[in-house]
Amino acid sequence: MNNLSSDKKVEVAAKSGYHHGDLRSELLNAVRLLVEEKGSENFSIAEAARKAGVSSAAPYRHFNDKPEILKALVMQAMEEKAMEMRRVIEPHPIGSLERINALGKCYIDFARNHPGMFRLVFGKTESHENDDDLRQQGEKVFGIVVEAVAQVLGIQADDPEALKRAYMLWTMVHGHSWLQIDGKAKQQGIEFPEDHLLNEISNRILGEIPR
Amino acid sequence: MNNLSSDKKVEVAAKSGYHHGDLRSELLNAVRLLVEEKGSENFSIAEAARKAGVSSAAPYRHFNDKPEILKALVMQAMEEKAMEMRRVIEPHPIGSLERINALGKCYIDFARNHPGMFRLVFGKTESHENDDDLRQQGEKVFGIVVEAVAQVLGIQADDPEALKRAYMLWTMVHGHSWLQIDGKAKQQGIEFPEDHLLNEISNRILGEIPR
DNA sequence: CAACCCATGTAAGTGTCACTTACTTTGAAT
DNA sequence: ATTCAAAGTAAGTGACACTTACATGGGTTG
Repeated sequence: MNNLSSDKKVEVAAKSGYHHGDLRSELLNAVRLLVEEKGSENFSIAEAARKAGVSSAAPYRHFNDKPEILKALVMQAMEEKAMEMRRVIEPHPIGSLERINALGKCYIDFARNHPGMFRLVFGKTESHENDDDLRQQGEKVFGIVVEAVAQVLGIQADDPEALKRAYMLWTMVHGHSWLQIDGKAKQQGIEFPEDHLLNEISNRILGEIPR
Repeated sequence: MNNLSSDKKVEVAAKSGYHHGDLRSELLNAVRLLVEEKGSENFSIAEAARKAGVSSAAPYRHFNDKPEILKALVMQAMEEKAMEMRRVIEPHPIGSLERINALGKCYIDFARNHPGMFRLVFGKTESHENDDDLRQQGEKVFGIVVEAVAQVLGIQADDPEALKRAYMLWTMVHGHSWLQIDGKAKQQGIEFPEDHLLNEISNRILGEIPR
């Protein structure tokens, strides 16, 4: 929303050497790289500062502490994610399973391609659980799934059944994502074609089942 | 099973004050508590040593580094888990969905009741991915599930279909467990009765689906 | 029974980190 | 031109992982 400012310390307020000019957003870029490289638990603010060419105390002019930096990053990433999700369902007809599959693929691809950020966004982070901004941002993202599910089932998005089915789908893609990036599936010799798996799952969860 | 030795440094090999007598296992107990209390990423060896009443260098006589302590703990926990799983399916008839549900409940209960250990055992830990002892221990546990699934489907346990269905179930209970302990589900206002959810899932994954 | 030795303990040290405090610089408003 | 607050720095605190050199003492051996 605010600052997707590009690479490095370009444009606005070019620094004099002392005052940086755009440290906040450059720090976020640096942290993003480090989170990807070392994981959100193991990156250090000190190293991000070094990367940005400032002292290790400088970041504290822009963020109170580690969790606050991470929150800013998560907010950014979720915004981007919501946009991507809207984009990937758009080509498929409303109410089709393809939409569901596209959303699942989008989730899993995020995990595979950016495991560090995925862990940060969809895992636990100290002090992020009760944050209202993050809750709201999460609702925006999950709401896209619930709506697509409701359209498949031909019910209203606020029908609890839609929420339940969406949650069942979520558990599967979420579980699959973690088992993949944590290496548990591969460790157990489990490797199935992913699109097939996704398709079978959405069929079983959203289809009628003989009782 | 082995040493639920109570508080402090009791019984066997009572120390002279200098040599502890059974530091290795007391350290493991201390670490287990700390992992539960602060999470496997945030516990410190130093604090475990303090808890055991020894210097901060002492643990390094028994373990090379942090991951090695954690590995010992995981091996213990998985052994216990495999035993518990065999125990919970035992009352239910072979080939019944109750067996599957019991296994699912067992997994989720572990996550809920011991989130710290669950994260450690079923999450990612530095240098645990390619460890052969851990892989083998994991196979033992997952094998119980695959066997139960095969019995429901009336096929051989080495049939790839059994592995696939078992994996689908795994993704769901795994995903559900993480979403619960990370607070993501509650954050989104999602709270369904768990046994109902489990039952619906096992029905859908192991039942025939009209194509 | 004495001597020894090695597993197991300690103290002290290194380098890193998160975060704080007191001071400095500088662009912008007055 | 002066001033002032935002944004930077240096130096410090306390914690930690892990290392090194040294200490202790129980079990084995002569």
